[in-house]
Amino acid sequence: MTHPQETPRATGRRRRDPAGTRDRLVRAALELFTTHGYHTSTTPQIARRAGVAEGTIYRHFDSKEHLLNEIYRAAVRLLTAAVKDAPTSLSCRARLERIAAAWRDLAGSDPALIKLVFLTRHGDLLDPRSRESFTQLRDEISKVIATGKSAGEVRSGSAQVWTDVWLALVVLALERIANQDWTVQHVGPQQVFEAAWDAIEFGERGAGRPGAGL
Amino acid sequence: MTHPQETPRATGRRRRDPAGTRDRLVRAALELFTTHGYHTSTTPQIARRAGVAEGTIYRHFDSKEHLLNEIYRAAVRLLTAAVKDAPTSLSCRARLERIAAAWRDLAGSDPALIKLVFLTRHGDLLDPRSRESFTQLRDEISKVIATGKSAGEVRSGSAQVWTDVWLALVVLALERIANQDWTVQHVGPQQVFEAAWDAIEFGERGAGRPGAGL
Amino acid sequence: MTHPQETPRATGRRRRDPAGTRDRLVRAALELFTTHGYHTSTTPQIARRAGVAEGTIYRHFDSKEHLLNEIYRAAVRLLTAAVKDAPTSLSCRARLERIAAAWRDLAGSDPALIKLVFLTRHGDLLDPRSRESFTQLRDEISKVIATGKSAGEVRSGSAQVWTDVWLALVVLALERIANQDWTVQHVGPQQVFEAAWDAIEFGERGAGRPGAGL
Amino acid sequence: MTHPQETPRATGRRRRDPAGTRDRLVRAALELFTTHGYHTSTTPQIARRAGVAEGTIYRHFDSKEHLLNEIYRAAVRLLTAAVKDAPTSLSCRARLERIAAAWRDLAGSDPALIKLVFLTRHGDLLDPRSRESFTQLRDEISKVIATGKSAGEVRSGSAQVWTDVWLALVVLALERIANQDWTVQHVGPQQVFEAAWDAIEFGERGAGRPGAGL
DNA sequence: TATGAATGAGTGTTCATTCAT
DNA sequence: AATGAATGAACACTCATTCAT
Repeated sequence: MTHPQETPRATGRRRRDPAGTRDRLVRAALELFTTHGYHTSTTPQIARRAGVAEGTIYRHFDSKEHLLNEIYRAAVRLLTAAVKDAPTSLSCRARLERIAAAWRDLAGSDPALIKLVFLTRHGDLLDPRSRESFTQLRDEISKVIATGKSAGEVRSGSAQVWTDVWLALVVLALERIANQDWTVQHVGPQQVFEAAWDAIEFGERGAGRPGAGL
Repeated sequence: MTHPQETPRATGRRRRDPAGTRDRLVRAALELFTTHGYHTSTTPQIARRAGVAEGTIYRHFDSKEHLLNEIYRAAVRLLTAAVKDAPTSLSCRARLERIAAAWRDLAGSDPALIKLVFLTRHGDLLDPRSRESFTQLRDEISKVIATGKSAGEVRSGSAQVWTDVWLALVVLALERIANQDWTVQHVGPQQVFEAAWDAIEFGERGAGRPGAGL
Repeated sequence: MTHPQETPRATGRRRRDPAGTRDRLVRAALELFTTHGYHTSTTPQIARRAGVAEGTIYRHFDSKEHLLNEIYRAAVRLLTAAVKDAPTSLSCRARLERIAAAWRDLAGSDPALIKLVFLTRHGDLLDPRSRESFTQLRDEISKVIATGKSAGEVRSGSAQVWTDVWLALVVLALERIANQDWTVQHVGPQQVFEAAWDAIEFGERGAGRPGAGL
Repeated sequence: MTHPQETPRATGRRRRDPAGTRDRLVRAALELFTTHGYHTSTTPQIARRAGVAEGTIYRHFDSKEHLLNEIYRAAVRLLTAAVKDAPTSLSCRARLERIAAAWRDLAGSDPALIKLVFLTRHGDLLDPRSRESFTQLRDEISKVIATGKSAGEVRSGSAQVWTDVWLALVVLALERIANQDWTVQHVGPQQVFEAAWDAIEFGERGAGRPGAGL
């Protein structure tokens, strides 16, 4: 969850907490924010769950909002890594499948992370850097889909839109896994991932078909 | 937005405010909750926007949470009405198109309403009645989709799942309209609605196709 | 202490506190700030002394700092009024005596007020308006002294400087009265006020006298 | 600024900081206290400015308050030394001139020191020893003035009072120098020092003159 | 001697809610 | 029905101080 180059305590000096106070805070906040929401999670709660004093939060983060942004970016970073890991040699569809599968596994192993990025509305809480990091994540998917469009695999229309369409359905499945309604091995994710592809796939049923008007 | 049987002033007698104090509060809360969120909208703000004193809120609602639940249910009621208005004589697909179109128009004319129901996470704020009202809304769609499944129009698999899949994409379009990214006449909603149908439609590409594994 | 045109509750509507909650807060703050200092006087203390709840402070003042500035300006206003009340027909010396006497009486009847303006260092706590109000007070004295200088009553040199010199000694006496070391009728104030005049009076001993060098 | 008998490291052995950690802390605190005030200067700030860790403060001082008292007494000691340096053989007036001149130079070379003793209100922060040390300083001046009174140079009335009167004006000039409004060579200090003497000098205009009543 | 992470009591401030008018 | 001053518990955050290293 945390990247080494971001933790200031890489000095090896620690007083009595080999597990890392900062990491404990990050975990506590992540879990509370994603289960009870940002505003209902209080700093006393976060501290208690992390097993530290309230003031300790502010030794590691400037503010509660800063804490949110830090964990948000760390989460986005992890999700983005999964996108970049999908080999560019594969077809668009295969790459999306890889990405979905990686995220699915993440939703199983670290549900809070998925919730934080995809299922929580953060309003004005995210700073520009955090917004930018999410935009980059979306852009990575967009690039995959854009190549799919050039290859005739994906429908005509804005690649951005098909990105959001694909994401909306993948996230639907991830949410169910994160909520433990579905397991990773369940058919559900599989079916929904396929539906996600079908929603953006080029075919005789694609956009512009006659008779599709409302 | 408000149903007569819910307002305590059903007496028909109005003292000095023909617009209805309660309605003004409902409007104010609806707009604030959907733009700034529940927790960041304060009762002073709501009262000021409604043009009444702070205490007046509690003459019409037991609490801020109760106010949220009231407007939430009123919103769900409106959306549900649109579902029921789609004639059962039509095909599944046609009925879904009607529903989507009705909601699309609503998103154009009353964006806050759409946001409240579909785009705001309410956490533990909604009471059982409110949750139930949303469940009913979803069930209405489910029924439509279940008939589509019997008719071979919709893929095999849980009708509930295809309901959520269809909803996820329709909501995606509604959000863009509510945010004024798209107008009601835009191609966007059209394309996405079609994708929503393709995502649940039965076809040779449907679930269970070989080679779809991850 | 408070001017009618500044209190927003001139409506005559009051719930249960005919004495005026705002005035009680002003009094409490004035006394605490001048006895224990601004930083050591806490909002719980102020509220308790005023006999109200802590939150009530913020119904009347934007912040603790705002509260300080309000009472500061009110105090300066009172002191300035005393300056303006001294008839311009009198000699410089007589006017200064009138002013000193008025302030002396004020120090006896409302010591906190004198302390707030003359004896407390407010650092960066005062806003521009408050600083300006004090500057005006000093300028009023300066004008009196400037006329004295034109009339040959006061030494040559900056009228501003003689203002501060005169003020420094008058304040010395006021402080002793405010601290109840001296009463209003005591010789002390009298002697010091005379010394204050002698310090700025033009005479054969005035500035530039030979042998005065260090 | 620091006296050897007060520093705990009187061993003569210095580990790695020839400048003296304690002295650095004293300097940092002196400057911060006199520019931003005691309460607004935090221990992190003091430590940072001294270039040491926060905990190091407590290796040299029991508490922040103790630190204040230490530097306060050191400052008073320096000012007192200047008083004692004025030869008793001189006239009262000449001795006061010497003292004022010595302080004036100090205000130019070490303004913070002057501010700490004469311009900062310390409320209940000073311990009995510190108060005593200031009392001694004042008593030294009082003694000078008392001899002046016996010699008929100074007005009748309490020597204590004339001490405070003289001090008030001298401090007025010192403040301007410390704030760099005036330089040491400026006429201002000169004029004000003379006024200070005139305020306490015996003369035909002295206390008890007829017509001086308010 | 020096460090700096950790502490926790305390701060100023907010806000949903009450109630005398 | 409507008001708005008053409430007080809760909030995010600060900071002088401690102590294992």
